[in-house]
Amino acid sequence: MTLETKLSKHITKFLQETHQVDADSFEFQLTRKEFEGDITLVVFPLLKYIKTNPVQLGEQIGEYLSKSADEVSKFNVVKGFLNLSLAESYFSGLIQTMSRDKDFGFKKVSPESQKVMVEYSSPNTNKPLHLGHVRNNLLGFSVAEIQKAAGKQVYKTQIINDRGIHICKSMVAWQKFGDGETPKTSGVKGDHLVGKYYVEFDKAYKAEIKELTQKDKTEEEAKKEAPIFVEAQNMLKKWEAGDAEVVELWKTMNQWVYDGFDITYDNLGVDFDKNYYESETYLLGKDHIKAGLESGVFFKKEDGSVWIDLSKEGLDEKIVLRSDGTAVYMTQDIGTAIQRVADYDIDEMVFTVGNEQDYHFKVLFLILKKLGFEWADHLFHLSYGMVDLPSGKMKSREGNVVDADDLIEEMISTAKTISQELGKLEGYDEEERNELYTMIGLGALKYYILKVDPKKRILFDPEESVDFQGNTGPFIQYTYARIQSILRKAEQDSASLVLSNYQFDVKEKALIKILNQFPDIIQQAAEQYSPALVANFVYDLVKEFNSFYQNVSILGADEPQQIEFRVELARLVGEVIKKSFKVLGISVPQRM
RNA sequence: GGUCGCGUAGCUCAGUUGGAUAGAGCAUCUGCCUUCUAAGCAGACGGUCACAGGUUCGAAUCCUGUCGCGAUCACCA
Repeated sequence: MTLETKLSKHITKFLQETHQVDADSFEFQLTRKEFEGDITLVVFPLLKYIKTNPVQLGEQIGEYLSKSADEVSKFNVVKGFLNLSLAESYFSGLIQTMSRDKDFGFKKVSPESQKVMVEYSSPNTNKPLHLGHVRNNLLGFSVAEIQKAAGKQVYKTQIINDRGIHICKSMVAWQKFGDGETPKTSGVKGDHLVGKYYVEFDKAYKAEIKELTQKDKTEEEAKKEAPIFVEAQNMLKKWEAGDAEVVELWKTMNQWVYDGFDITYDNLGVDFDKNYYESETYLLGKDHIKAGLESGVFFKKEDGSVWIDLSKEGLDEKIVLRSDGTAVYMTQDIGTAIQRVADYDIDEMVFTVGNEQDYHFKVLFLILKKLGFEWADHLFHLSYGMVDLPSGKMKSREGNVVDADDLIEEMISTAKTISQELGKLEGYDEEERNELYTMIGLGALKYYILKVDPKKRILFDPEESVDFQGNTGPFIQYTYARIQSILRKAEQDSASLVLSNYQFDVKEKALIKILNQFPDIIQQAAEQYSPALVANFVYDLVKEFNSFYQNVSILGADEPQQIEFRVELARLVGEVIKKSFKVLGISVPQRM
């Protein structure tokens, strides 16, 4: 039973006995730093039952609790706030419970656990990943890890957009201008090489448009009639017809891209349990449209196109099948969702996709619901804000992007520079050092992105590099390293902490209270799909620990019991940092 | 224009069922390395919580309107 429910029971009893009032839910909050106490009961809401002075009522409840509740040692009332101080025994109880529980904060996953699929990344195969994908990847991966920590079975997936006009553009440009260039012959990473031809295509296309409009064509005509564009369209038709030569080239160039993506994913530390490919799923969904047409969910227009009318839901009409019977984006998304539930028997699905697709997912979920799928109530669009540059939106075609690989490399090299300036790594060999630079550089990047509420947009200024001080990944990693240093020196057996009549320091209590919140934070972060909650929590913990560390001696404490307790407290803080960072996808170092 | 989201310190962000004097980091300025790692600690400076109403014991938080920024409203994905 939690402290709050225990206290609530006492208060309920008190109110019944003295005021003949039935109430069982009360408002508690952590006592603010400027007041004495640990937990605070807000008295105001009780005034609707009992017409009295809030201070008086607070005093009465305080008196009662300090007599009848073992956990309460003393109290004070400020305005309508009853501040309760908790007994030393309560704190030693907490720390011992946390100490013993190896999985503190995390729930066990069992075969009976709910199954959730998390989709993220889902790139196109015509260009390398950029900063926008990085946010998507970090968010999706972290949300998946958080769901695991909250006790769910998780499947990570992505749907790779490997077909369509965009990849044909790269293919056409490569045929025309590539001169047989491959990742091997050029030494260029596969995804970057294919991206290069996507840009080449755009250049040639624009030149052709310009030429045509200078003759007698309108802008619109020129866009449709430009020879290179027509070529790309023809290639798409050939691909759909299964033309052997086109399919061969398509496979080859896609493979270059996958090889490149694998490296980026590996550097980012993200992974997938299952990949879906649009070339295999783009025809899915049509059967369900047919079924929905028969059951009256959809209707057919005169030209043969199929629609759904969502005007009752405050939306408009949406097409689900073209007049020529081919699928649109929505069609295949309907089909893919149904397919996934069939493949994995999942209870819940999370789609990590930018907020520009809010409307699409609203419609998708509504359609699935109308088609009668119960699980449609457990679909969540993890909608996140765009990453903008000071110059505006990133556009791959125009090369106005922060490339993922470049960014990662820069972060690592900055970490290297700072580490070398500080020069604390004597005894580390080259390989250990490089590993550490990578850990710190990526820690800075990941924390920087994940600490922000997913739905907010991020303005990223490449000129102002990501910080390594203050509320940052490296600051938290540094604190972890400090703790490990203490543990190495203490060489203490963590299993057997005994505390008899220990008088806790204010800072010690503060730390125990924060640590105690960890399980709740994980649950909340899971419910809200928000890594930012974990990031902000671990920052608060680390700030509090550093203050403790700098103001109180751990290994130099007066009494053996004090040393033993403080070392254990530090160890626990370290564990919670490590676990928090684990769900954020960030590693922690032994030294730095 | 309709719909959705956002607007908190110079900058980047917290502020979770409405609760005490709105909190951090960066930047600027002061102190602190003979003691467990100074990527740190202690402190100063900095706010009409976009604006205007409303709801109530109490509003950054809920409601309405206005302004600003963004996204979206295709037989594109």
